[in-house]
Amino acid sequence: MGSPWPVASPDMADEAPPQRYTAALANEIERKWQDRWEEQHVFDTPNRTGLLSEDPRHIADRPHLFVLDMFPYPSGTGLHVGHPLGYIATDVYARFQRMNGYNVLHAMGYDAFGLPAEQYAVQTGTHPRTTTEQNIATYRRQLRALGLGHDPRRGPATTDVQYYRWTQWIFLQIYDSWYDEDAQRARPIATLVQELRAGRFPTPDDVPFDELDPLEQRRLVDSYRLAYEAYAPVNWCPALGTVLANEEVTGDGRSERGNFPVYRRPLRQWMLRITAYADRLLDDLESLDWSESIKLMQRNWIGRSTGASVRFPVEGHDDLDIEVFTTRPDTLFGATYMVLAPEHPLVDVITTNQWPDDQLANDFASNPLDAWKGLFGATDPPPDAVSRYRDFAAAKTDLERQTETREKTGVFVGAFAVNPTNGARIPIFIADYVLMGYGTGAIMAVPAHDQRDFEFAREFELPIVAVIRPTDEWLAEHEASPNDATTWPEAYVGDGVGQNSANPEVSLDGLRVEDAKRVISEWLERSGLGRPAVTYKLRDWLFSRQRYWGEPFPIVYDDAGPIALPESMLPVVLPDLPDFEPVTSDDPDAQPEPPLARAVDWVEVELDLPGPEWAGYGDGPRTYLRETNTMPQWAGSCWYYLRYLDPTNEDAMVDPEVERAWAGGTRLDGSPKAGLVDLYVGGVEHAVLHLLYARFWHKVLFDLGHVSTKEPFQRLVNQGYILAAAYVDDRGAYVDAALVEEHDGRYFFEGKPVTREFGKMGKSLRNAVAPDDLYRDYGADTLRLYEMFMGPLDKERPWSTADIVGVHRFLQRLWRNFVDEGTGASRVSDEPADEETRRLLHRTIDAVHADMAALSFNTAIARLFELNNYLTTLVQGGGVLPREVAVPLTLMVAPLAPHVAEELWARLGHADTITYEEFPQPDARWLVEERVEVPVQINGKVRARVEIPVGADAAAHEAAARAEPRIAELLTGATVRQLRVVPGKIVNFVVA
RNA sequence: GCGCGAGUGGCGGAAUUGGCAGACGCGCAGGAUUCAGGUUCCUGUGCCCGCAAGGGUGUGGGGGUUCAAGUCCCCCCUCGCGCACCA
Repeated sequence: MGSPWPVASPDMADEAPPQRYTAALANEIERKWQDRWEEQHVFDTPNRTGLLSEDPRHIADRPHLFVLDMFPYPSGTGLHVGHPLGYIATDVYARFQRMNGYNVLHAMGYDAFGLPAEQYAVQTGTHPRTTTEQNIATYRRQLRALGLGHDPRRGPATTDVQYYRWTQWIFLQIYDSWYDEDAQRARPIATLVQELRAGRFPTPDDVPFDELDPLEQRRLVDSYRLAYEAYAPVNWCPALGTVLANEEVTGDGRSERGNFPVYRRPLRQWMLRITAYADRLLDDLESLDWSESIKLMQRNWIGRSTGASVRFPVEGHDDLDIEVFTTRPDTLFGATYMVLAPEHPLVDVITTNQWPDDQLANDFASNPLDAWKGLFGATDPPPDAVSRYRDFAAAKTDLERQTETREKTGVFVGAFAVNPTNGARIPIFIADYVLMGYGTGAIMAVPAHDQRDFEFAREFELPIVAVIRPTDEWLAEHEASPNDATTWPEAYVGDGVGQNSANPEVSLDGLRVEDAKRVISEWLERSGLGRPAVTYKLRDWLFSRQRYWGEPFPIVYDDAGPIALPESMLPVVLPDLPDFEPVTSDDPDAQPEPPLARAVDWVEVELDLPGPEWAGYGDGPRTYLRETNTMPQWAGSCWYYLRYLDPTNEDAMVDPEVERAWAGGTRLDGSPKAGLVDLYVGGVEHAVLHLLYARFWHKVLFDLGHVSTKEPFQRLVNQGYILAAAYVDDRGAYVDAALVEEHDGRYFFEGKPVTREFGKMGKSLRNAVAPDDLYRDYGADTLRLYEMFMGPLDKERPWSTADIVGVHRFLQRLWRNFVDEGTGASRVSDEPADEETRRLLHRTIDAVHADMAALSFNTAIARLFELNNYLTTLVQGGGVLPREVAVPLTLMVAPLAPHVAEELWARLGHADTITYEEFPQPDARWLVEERVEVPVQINGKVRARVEIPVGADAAAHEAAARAEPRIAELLTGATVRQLRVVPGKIVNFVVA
């Protein structure tokens, strides 16, 4: 290619002055300091007591601060620049607080069990242990190159046998506990046996516990455990070959991981009784410094509703009631029919063989039976109609139920219940808008005051009785009569006063909703018809997976059921299985087949189990079968932060004394902490998964006395995602974003136009940017600074490689202010700084300190830019940098760009690391200004500015403003109707 | 549908309790250095009118409160997230 000009060298470093801060110099500095930090154990954090209490720096007595990242899942593709955003932020904060005198715990482990690691292993045909180890090594290398100040001794992988041994131990703690509703906490299972012996809880047929046979005793005790086996409908994902927790299934009924269809199938699975903790998980959110939106997501997921449970007698079944849950007991008089979920067990009992033609004519003015029979009962008697409707409802997938217009369907079952308030006969229906999984799976329908019931009632010609008088505005707007709900266009769900709601014993007429709820609830309880009740959306946590790459359960089986292994038999090591692949299928009716079942020699095991005397085993060596399911990915991540505290302890998950030391301290407002971790940073995607599960485990451990804190994470910050441009070609396929070129605002890939969109950085969008490329082109300090400068930590932000030069230039100028680019000589001098410089310096210190404490790193960096730009003009042209500025500037840069700060610190003559130096404090003398510039407005528009001594009074402000020529001119001939002076802030003349 | 959050220059973003909108960075324009490109440094840069002085206008749209509104109130629009027949 013949160029008219000499071709420039691609590597400008060749031509740069020898001591310029280029990528090459940055890399050299960074490698040097990373090695030194490691050799000198700079980030080894001492515990006050126990195993890691060696403390050469004498920092163990300082106040403790625990700064935590959501640890990474080491994927096969390595890091992209979106991953370390949070890690950099916590590192800056941790370094900042070390300089403020805290003993800071900051470490990084790896969440390495679970589906993605196994999927990756399947794809590459390599054993997951091998790929996991490789991936962790890659992550460690990439994170080390970022200069993160982690304690290298405290970063376990969840796949380490010495780690998952304690995951299994915690499972045993959960298994060996029951929830004492009276004490509102979990207690060891041995105390349950005492309570059973004392007769506190019912036993089968009221036989005293000690007279039950051992097997019955065992089953009774097992039914109370916090970890239990249940045969229940679960989320079965044949394409993944495993069942999934509710939290792992998306709203449209697919797997969060892989987006495969999920089916509800009854299967025998391990469950954890998280529902026992629903109230505490909800209430204790108050004590946490989390964003309202995350708290809200957890509240919604737990879904507590308070109301009443009411029993409705069924006609013709003297011994049978249908129990419903309602949040609106005040509308009970308006219940004109009932609905059961199609799967409700009572449906088979109450469905009649014939349609009740003759009876109906007496009770209902026009015979509505044809409408009630609907589509499904039109030609069939009730049992067939019910059966057909059930098939229809079961065939709907979650997706169909969601996308379909919510037309109400259902069928009358031929039977009647009685409204207990007024004795009215009310027909019983089944309909799929009532869900078996919520409440009691049955509702009382009040069509006048519930929109769903209203729609159903219209569809099936059911009576609509108004028992709340709507507001006059509502009635006027809908041109409706207060008393005749048949004229209403929709249900009235707002507040109002009761009407048509009285019987000889109780009247709600004239009462407002809140009062009516109270009065009717009292009546229900007095009459033995109901009681206050609370229900939750939260379900127990499905805890087993039919996959290989997870923690084995410390459970074996005999003929009668599961038996927990004693602690002394831990760890149960995951056997090395050459054929680890899951059995996957497209068939919804396929059965789960755990891969571990193939490890025949491992599954069948002879043990001499000690067992408690009441449990019916413990009679010498016997053959047992091991549990072949594994734990879900979330198990290891539920407690890793606890292991960081005491990672080498072989006698305990964590030494309680060590946990107490790190738990001490206060919240930002000075009140005591509820949570162990002071600052937790991670993505919002774990709002109802990891963050709920970990809180649950922590509370169990708290109840059992293993930790002193009732919550794991005191303060939570969700970092925003880094977005990046992705490009789609005309076939809709993503093209490599790195190869796209822009011309005149349009984008081209290999000469063909492509369209731009923004999305999360990742392999599938082909827009990932690798940190290694940026280390090479700019250095790690530049990357750190750029990611912190892009915007507020909790906001998503678009990646722009082009913008990086800005922060790189900052570091270059910083370096040049300290070091002569040509000779390498120092430009720092002992000359004192002038007043202006001092004022700027101390203002900067003041602002940077506050910004860093508030995690506002972007504005802290902007302040440092300003100071540095000012110094650049001071130093250039042969000037010098006063040491009294150079020292605090270096200290302020240290948390953000630690490598270059260490280098400058050393060049300032210090032998030791900058890590534990004190962060600069502003000198109040230099913060107070003598004069301040105040804007002068006329009718709210700024017309001039005047300089005024600080502390001047309003009169002085007015005088100064009037003396300003331009203001004087504008005020000439005008009438000042009003004058506002906010001293030091503003002067505003209001003129006619 | 319900709930939550957000809309500020060409771009990323600043702006205690209402008190100078646009800090800082990118980009762009001009200049210095250079044979030249790049680099580095300086100056300017919301928009409109104007040679300038200056004036007008401006924080998604509309209205309101106030001496003063990005900030408070009401209505609406757009985008993002969460939930979705939860009785």
